[in-house]
Amino acid sequence: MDISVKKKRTRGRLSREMIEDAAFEVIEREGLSGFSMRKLAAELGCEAMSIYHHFPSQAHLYEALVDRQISSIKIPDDGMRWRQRIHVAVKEYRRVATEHPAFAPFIVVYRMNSPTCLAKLNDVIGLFEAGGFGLELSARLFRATSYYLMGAILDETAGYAKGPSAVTTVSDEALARDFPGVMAAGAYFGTAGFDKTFDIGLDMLLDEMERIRDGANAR
Amino acid sequence: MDISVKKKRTRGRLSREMIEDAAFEVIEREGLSGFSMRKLAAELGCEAMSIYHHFPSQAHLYEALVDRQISSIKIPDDGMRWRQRIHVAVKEYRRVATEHPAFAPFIVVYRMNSPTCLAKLNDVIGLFEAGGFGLELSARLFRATSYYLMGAILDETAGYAKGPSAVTTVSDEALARDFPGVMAAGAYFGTAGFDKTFDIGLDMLLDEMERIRDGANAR
DNA sequence: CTTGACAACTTACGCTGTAAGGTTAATTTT
DNA sequence: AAAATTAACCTTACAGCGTAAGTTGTCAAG
Repeated sequence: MDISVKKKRTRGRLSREMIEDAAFEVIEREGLSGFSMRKLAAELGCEAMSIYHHFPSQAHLYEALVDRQISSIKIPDDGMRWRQRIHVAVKEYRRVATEHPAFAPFIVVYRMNSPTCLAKLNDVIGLFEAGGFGLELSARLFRATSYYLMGAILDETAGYAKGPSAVTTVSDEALARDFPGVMAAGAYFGTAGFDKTFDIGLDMLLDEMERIRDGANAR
Repeated sequence: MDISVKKKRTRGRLSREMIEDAAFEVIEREGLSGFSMRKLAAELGCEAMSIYHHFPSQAHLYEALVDRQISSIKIPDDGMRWRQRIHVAVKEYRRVATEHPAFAPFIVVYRMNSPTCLAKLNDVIGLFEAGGFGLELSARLFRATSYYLMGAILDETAGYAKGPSAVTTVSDEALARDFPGVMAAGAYFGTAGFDKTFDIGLDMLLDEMERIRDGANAR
């Protein structure tokens, strides 16, 4: 007649990997801001504080999630032409970062500093330097390309395609009447056009980088 | 001998404008995640719930802050060449968005839908269409340029220049030893280099857009 | 002087991350 | 086999969060 069901305590049920897997699931289901240690515990069938035995804090857990995603990025080796290598690396980063869409915005704003991430960063920076721009210019071109990449990931995972986050909303009729330019262009802002738009912008940057390099070499 | 100091109640002390001003101050002081209605109230010398008479929710307040920033953006009229107009508009957006650095990341991820913001958006989209790319391409070029702009704003206000957000940190010695590429390139990632890097990337995009347009016209 | 409305305040609720300490199961030592 | 130790998980509790609901004080109009 005991109402409360006694929890069977068993050791070794949890592991860092299990917790990380469950975290991605909860984040996708509840959204990044809807995620909490208690919801994660519920998903795992344990108590919130049990997680703290495996991760010292939520921040440590998040870092592990970032590390896991970033470390799965494959930077192309020198078996292809330079432009191709950059192209593949950028697309690969985008693919991995958007694998768990709800978590992507976190990756974008996260200032990584773990050895895992720094190693990857080091490889990518090396890739840009291999373009032969010299230290400073290749560093700046890397940043500029990152700007584009991060902005794209952010828009594709947390942008207008998900509907407005605003409290004040404008109806579709009002939109068509008062802001026809937005209405017309909006047709190309949906999920279906993400790849095409991204490739146009990326090719623009790649074209320019090649032009810069050729110009420097010709001199 | 009364320990508690009685609060003098006065009407009309608060206004939307006052609250918004104080909000920007608290956000800059405490950071976006450190901001709260209670801290805002403390700054204003009132109670948290008093704010709710002027803004129905925190989300409404945030929206007002976004509106205020976005509406202060000046889109250049047709008194200058097309490239120049885009250039000025992009730099102006960046200037306004980074005016309150701690709030900038919120603007970047915010999916605006208020008339104020839509009007501005409509103008900018019109600017891209004036480039003569046709509806679809100008829409995609606008998005690609936005990606770059948003990524830049995000990095400049919430990026590595503010130190790592990671829990795990790598010392400077370890960085120089294990990740020399990061170390070397990092010299150009500081605040001092923001403008130069941003201009390089922006000019690349503008150059390409002009090239695309000239190519289309020549055909 | 009374009345009514408005602006500010008080209290309370369910949520959050997590510090501190308790409990129990598995392992190791005797 | 029994005892001691250690590791894994749970319970409780706290401060802070946004905000719903209800209360109180103040000022302007009648």
